[in-house]
Order: sequence, then C-alpha cells, then structure tokens
Amino acid sequence: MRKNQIRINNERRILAAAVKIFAGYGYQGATMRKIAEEAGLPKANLHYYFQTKEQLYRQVLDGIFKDWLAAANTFDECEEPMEALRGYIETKMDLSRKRPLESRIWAEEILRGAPLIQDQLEQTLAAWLDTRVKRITDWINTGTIQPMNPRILMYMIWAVTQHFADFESQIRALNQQQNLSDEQFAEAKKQVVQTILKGIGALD
Amino acid sequence: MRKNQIRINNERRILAAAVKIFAGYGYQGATMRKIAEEAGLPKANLHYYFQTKEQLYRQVLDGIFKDWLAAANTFDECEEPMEALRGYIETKMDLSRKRPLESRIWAEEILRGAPLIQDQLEQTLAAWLDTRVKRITDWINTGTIQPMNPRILMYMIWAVTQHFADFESQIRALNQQQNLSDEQFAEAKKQVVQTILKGIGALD
DNA sequence: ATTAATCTTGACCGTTCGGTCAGGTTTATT
DNA sequence: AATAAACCTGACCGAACGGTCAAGATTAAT
Repeated sequence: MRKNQIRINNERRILAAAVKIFAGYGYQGATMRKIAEEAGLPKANLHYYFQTKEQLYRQVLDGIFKDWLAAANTFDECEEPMEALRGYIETKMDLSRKRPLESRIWAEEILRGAPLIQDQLEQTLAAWLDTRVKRITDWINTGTIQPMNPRILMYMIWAVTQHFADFESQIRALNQQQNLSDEQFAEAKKQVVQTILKGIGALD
Repeated sequence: MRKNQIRINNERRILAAAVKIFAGYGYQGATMRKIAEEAGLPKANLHYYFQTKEQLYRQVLDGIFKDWLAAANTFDECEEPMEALRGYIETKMDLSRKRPLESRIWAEEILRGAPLIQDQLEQTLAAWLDTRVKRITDWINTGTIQPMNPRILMYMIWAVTQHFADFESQIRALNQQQNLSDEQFAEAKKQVVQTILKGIGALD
C-alpha cells in the first residue's frame, strides 16, 4: 500500500506549493525557484516529479477543474428549482471562501484567454452547462420560474460568487483593510442568494 | 500648440500598444520587446518615453482608473434609485463591451493583490464607494428600496458587469466558440439589469 | 546658418529564467 | 548481503529579460 509513499508525499507537497505561488504571482510571475522554496525542496527535485513548469501548472488546473464540476452536485440533488439554485450558489460561495487561491488561478487562466484549458471548456464544461441549461429551461416551461436566458443566469452566478475570491484584495481595501469576517461573509452569502433568487422570480 | 507633437504622438502609440500586450499576457508575461513590436518602435525608444516597465504599467492603470470612476456619473445624475442603478449597470456593461482589455488589466492587478494600486483603492475608491453607499442607504431609509447591505450590492454589480469582459474567453468557449453577438450582448445587458433591480426589490 | 534641444537606435550588460545532468544517497527487492 | 530501482541535488547551460549608453539624426530656437 505504501509503495510509492515518497512520490505521493512529495507530489502533494509540490502541488500545494505550486497552488500558492501560481495564485500569488500568476503563471509567468511564478518561478520554479519560488515553488521549490515554498515546498522546501531543491529546484531540481521539482523537475524530477514534474518535467516542466507547464506540466506542473496543468496538474494544478486539472485539480481545480474537478472541484469546479464537483460543486455542481448540489445543483443536481434537488428537485425544487429554488433549492437547487440556492444550494449551488451557496456551494460556490463556500468554495470561494475556503479555496480562494484555486479560484484566482482559474480566473487568471481565463483572463489570459484559456490557452491551456480551452479544450476542456469547449468539451466538458460546455456539456456540463448544457444539461443544467436544460433543467432550467424545463422549470421555465412549467412556469416554476420566469422566462429568461439560463446561460446568462449561470454567468451571473459564477461572476458574483467567484468575485469574493478573485477580487478579495479590492474588497479588503474597501473594508478598512480587513478581510471579510465570518459574519460579514455570511451576510454577503445570504444577500447574494436572496438577490439572485428574487431577481429571477423564484421567491414570488 | 503642436510643440511636443512628437512626444504626444509616440506616448499615445506606446500606451495603446501597452494596453494590448498587458491585457494579453499580464504584467509579468508582457515584455518591453512585445510592446515595442506592437507599437512599431525600437525597444530603446520605449525607455526614452517611459523609464521603466513599471512606470509604463502605472500610467496604463491610471488611465483605467479614471474611466472606472467616470462611469459613475450616471449613478449621480439620476434622482430616482431605479434609474440611477439601471444607468450605472448599463454604463458598466457598455464599458465591458467596448473596453474589455482595460477591464482585464484591472482584474489581473486586483488578482495579484493590487500591489501598485492599493493606495488608490484605499483612498480614492473607498471614498467614492462611501458616497454611493450613503445614497443607497438614504433610499433604504425612505423605503424606496428594500433593506440590504449597499456594499454587497455594489460588489455584485461590479462582479457581473466586469465578468463579461474578464471571462470573455470562457463565455466564448460556451457559445460555440463565438463571441457574444451584439444581439446576445444586448440580451445579457437587459437580463442583468432586470435581475439585479428585481433582486433588490426596486421593480416591485 | 548655427546652436541647442529633442529624438532615435543598434549594440551591449548583468541578472534571472526554465531546464539538464552526472554522480551520490536512500529505499525496495531478492 | 547484494543488486536494482527510485530518489536527490549542486553545478551548470543557453535564452530571454529589463535596462543602459554613446553616437548619430532630426527638429526647434536664435
């Protein structure tokens, strides 16, 4: 069982360090030296486990993408539109709160034109979105929620929830140089859910 | 009048090229060579007008910040809450549509922790936000709109409107590899306004 | 026409980057 | 105990980076 224990252990350490450094400096700004220092390993050791910087970065992105999709479970578990959407928004808000670094890496990749994950966006994410769009369309057709473009709704949910991770430093600067407290974040989460659900007529 | 015409002309060319390159590659990924090539000038010439890469970048950011604040005029010009907010949201959406590069440069700077504009955020932007928060608070106190946290409302507006510029490549991948057409963007703009205004009870 | 100021540019510099590699050390297998 | 496999790492490399500079070209001022 603990056959490749050393490999498993070191790859985990390197990936954790890579998340921190890529999030803090961006892909170009991050250096293998910084990541090695953060991981407490010699630089050459990184290249033993990950041949190139790009391969290391790809593995980081893959991990983030999986979390991204896993957050959708809440969406699928509920029959009731209001509860499905509420659950999804809350899950995405919690993800922004607990894993802001990953959100920022994702944001920067998209910002740069998604050079490495374009295929995944066009294949996996597009398919993922299609099935959710179909569900929302059903709700609209049965009159459960008001007519709208479901894609734009999803874009809005992504935008708002991820904003709290991606623009954290701006929010902090506008909040007396303090990160949002747990209470403030809970209030934000509540207001985001409330505004979107009410905005699409799901609370009437 | 056309005293420093050469200087004015070249600085404009360089700044325009810098916006393109900084937006496309990020601060670290952008190189003075690429900017020079885009501007059609020798690299050494850039350093004649802008001593360092950081100074060039700062001037780009300053220009963006001014547009940012100028977009607020719509907010102040209307007495009616619904119209003030609608105007502001629409102006921000138009800005995302017409100047996506600037939005992305801003987003990347915030993503990296706002190392160069932290002061401006804490001073100018914080003051700007405070006055708008006061206006919204007045509307709440007079019962024109429902109780809420005005700051979170502003964060939501920024998040959603800027998303259409910052995450353009993701939206494109989810839209059959096509950027949103003018018609699609107009629909998005309408739905964003509708959802937010209805969401805060301004349309009841 | 002459001088001064501004502008232009190829060649160059020190630094840091991602990546390599030979040779040593540790761990697993028999 | 011996062999093989996996792991470790200091020293090094070519390329590309931001930035400099001296010398020439152009424009403005007198």
